[in-house]
Amino acid sequence: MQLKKRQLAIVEAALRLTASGGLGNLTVKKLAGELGVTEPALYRHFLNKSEIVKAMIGSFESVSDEVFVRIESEGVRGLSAVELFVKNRFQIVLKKPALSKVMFSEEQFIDEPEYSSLLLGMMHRHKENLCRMLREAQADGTVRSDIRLEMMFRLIFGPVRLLIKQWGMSQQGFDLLKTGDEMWEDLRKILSSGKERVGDEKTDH
Amino acid sequence: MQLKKRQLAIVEAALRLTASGGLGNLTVKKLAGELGVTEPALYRHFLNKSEIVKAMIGSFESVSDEVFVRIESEGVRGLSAVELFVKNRFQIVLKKPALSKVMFSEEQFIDEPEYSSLLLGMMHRHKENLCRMLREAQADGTVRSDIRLEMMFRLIFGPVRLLIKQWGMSQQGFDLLKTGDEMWEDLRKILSSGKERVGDEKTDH
Amino acid sequence: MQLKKRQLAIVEAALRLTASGGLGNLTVKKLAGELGVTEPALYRHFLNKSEIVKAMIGSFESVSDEVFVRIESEGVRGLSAVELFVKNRFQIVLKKPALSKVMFSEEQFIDEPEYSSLLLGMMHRHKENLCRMLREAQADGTVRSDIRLEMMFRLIFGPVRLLIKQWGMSQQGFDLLKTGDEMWEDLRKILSSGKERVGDEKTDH
Amino acid sequence: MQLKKRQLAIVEAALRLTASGGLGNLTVKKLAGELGVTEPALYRHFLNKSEIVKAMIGSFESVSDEVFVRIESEGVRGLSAVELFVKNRFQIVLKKPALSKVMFSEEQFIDEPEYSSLLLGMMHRHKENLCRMLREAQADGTVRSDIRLEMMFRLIFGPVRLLIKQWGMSQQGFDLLKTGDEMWEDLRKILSSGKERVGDEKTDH
DNA sequence: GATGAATGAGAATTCATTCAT
DNA sequence: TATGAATGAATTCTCATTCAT
Repeated sequence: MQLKKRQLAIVEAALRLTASGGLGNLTVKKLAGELGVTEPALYRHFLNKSEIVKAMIGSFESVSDEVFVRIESEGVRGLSAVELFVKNRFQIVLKKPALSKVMFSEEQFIDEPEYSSLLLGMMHRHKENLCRMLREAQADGTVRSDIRLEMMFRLIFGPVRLLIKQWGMSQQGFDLLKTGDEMWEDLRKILSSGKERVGDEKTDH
Repeated sequence: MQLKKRQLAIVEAALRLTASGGLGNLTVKKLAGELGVTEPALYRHFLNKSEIVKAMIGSFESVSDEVFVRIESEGVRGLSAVELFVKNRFQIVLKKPALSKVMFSEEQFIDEPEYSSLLLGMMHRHKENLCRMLREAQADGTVRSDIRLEMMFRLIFGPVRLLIKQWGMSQQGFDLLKTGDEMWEDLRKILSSGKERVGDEKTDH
Repeated sequence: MQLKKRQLAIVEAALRLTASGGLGNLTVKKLAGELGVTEPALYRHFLNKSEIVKAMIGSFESVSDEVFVRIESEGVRGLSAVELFVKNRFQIVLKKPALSKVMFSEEQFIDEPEYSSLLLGMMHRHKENLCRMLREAQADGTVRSDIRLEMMFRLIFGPVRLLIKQWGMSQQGFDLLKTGDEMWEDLRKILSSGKERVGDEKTDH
Repeated sequence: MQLKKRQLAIVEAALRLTASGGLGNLTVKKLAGELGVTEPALYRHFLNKSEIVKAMIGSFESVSDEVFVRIESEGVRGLSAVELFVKNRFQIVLKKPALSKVMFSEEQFIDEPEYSSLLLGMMHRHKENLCRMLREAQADGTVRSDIRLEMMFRLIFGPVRLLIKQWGMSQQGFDLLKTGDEMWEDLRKILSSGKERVGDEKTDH
């Protein structure tokens, strides 16, 4: 169900509030204030606060999915697809900091069963997508084969998440895109198959 | 400031509540109920709720520090020290799940400036310790030198955190210790210096 | 003031809502929902909610009056008229359960002065009509004369109301028409003048 | 569970509010105002508003039961027991008008499933008690045997209820005790067994 | 070391109603 | 004849905290 114009404005305001102060800062009153209306007005557009939060999560999902669509349509495969996905993470965070701050703190939602299933589903889909790409990369020999796919997913996504969190906690204190690129280079080093890597090292000397 | 007996009991109850339902589940009323006393009773032992939360954080810090003390006293160094630290993380999580669930969700605290500085300091100390160990490991040649220390910290700690989070979100659905050991093996593979690794690969064939 | 078609539909929806959940279930929002329109639409047809409630009461009155018109036009008198009235009560309840459930719970309205006078007037007219019939019945000897009219009204109408209430509270758990007929037989027994009754008893032996 | 002193005061205030304006007049705010405290204070004594309402119902039940205890302990039986019960109804109403006004309007509660079962249970117990007494009265010949017990219950209790309701709706406009006594005399007339009644009628002529 | 009673602030939500279109 | 957007007032309830005992 597509969000209407007014609903979109509400979700955006909700994201702003949540980004600056966590879910605890997202109250109907503040949300109404942010939009310059009274509280009951919101209930014309959403059944209740939960629906607003769910819409926030949904909005993150659709932004996230864009990159998969692009990867699909452009026919990118293997390690290049992983690279696209990883770098896209950082771009999303930069383009929609509110959205990102909210979504990379699943813990806030995880205790509310109403939200957690939504989130778990989304995370699972991401993992499936990434694992598929990694399988291709192992098959074509660009990625080492001595690490299981699921673990490899953690080796990639764990650092990505940590970097984003550090960026958020440092009050955007460094260039996320640049450090993200560096991280990708290092990820490629540690994940690439042996032959490639030996070659890489040679040029280092 | 050492916690007295009664304070300890309160902090433990607080950890239990926070573990099952997030910080939002930690209310003075529930805390009192958990302990079988009335709310005002708690104010005999802590100035206010904030102090209780801070004591929670502090209790995590002291548990965390134990491993550093051990590493120091036993004279462990380099990659072995990192290994001890990483595996200790998983052991802590298993031994004190409440504590862990709470502490590996910094986001919950990060929006309250009162808590976030405490946490940031703690995280910074951990990073410093780890980086020191990694520097030693690079120096003695057990760990590759083509990755900067800070990034290497992320490459190690990111996956560790993600694994712990997955374990929590999966309702303890897998053997954390076993998967943790596997993760460490893979971490060693990707971090070890070239020569070693080439050797590893030979044995694989 | 005759209700127009749209007004009638609104009153009927209002009756349905009130029947299933009491006056507390009658909100403008639900009423609009029941009719598939938005709330402001209702204000095209009624000045405010009060007018809708009053129309509900009025609609009960007109249904109630039908039996008096019939009694009048058919020239029925005395105990037979009372019988017609009483049995008509049960028929109304069956035919328009919503209407009945609402109207036999005057308490719901009685605390709102705006409605209570309407209701009191209606109840008073019913009592007057019934007392007139009973007077005729006492005059022609079919009904005992040792009980004052007003009290006799209570002795008849009290049980009738209680039966209807029991039927409603039992979720329509019994055959109201049949039990109503039985009640009328018993009412006739206790109200009939002595001679008749002695005769009745003889046949019992 | 016996009510504590403070709880009793709250229930009494709640009864006052409900008596003057129906359940709709019973809001936590008004209740707090009536007691001269703030709203949250009430939640120290009752879990929620529902519990207060239930306590109201319970308080009516205990007052109601007193008469049964008395009847039992004094060994009253048959029609005399019924008389005691009926007249006690009127006395209760006079002594605790708030309580009565509330309780003789079950409709207000009947739509809330939470309350209705409580009420239905109570009404059922009253009916059982009355029917037992009436059975004794039929057995000893003081009450006519040509009417089934359940119907006889309605013939007695229906008028009693209606009288109480009329008294309430008339703003206590008549002497309930006196009219109640008259009603009982008439009830006795219509319910007494034939022989008695023939005698009564003789004196009428 | 604890309780009973209370509070001010604020939470989410529902209500009947209005107004411009 | 209706809608979309909004509102003021009210609702029940929870929060951390205080204070006298």
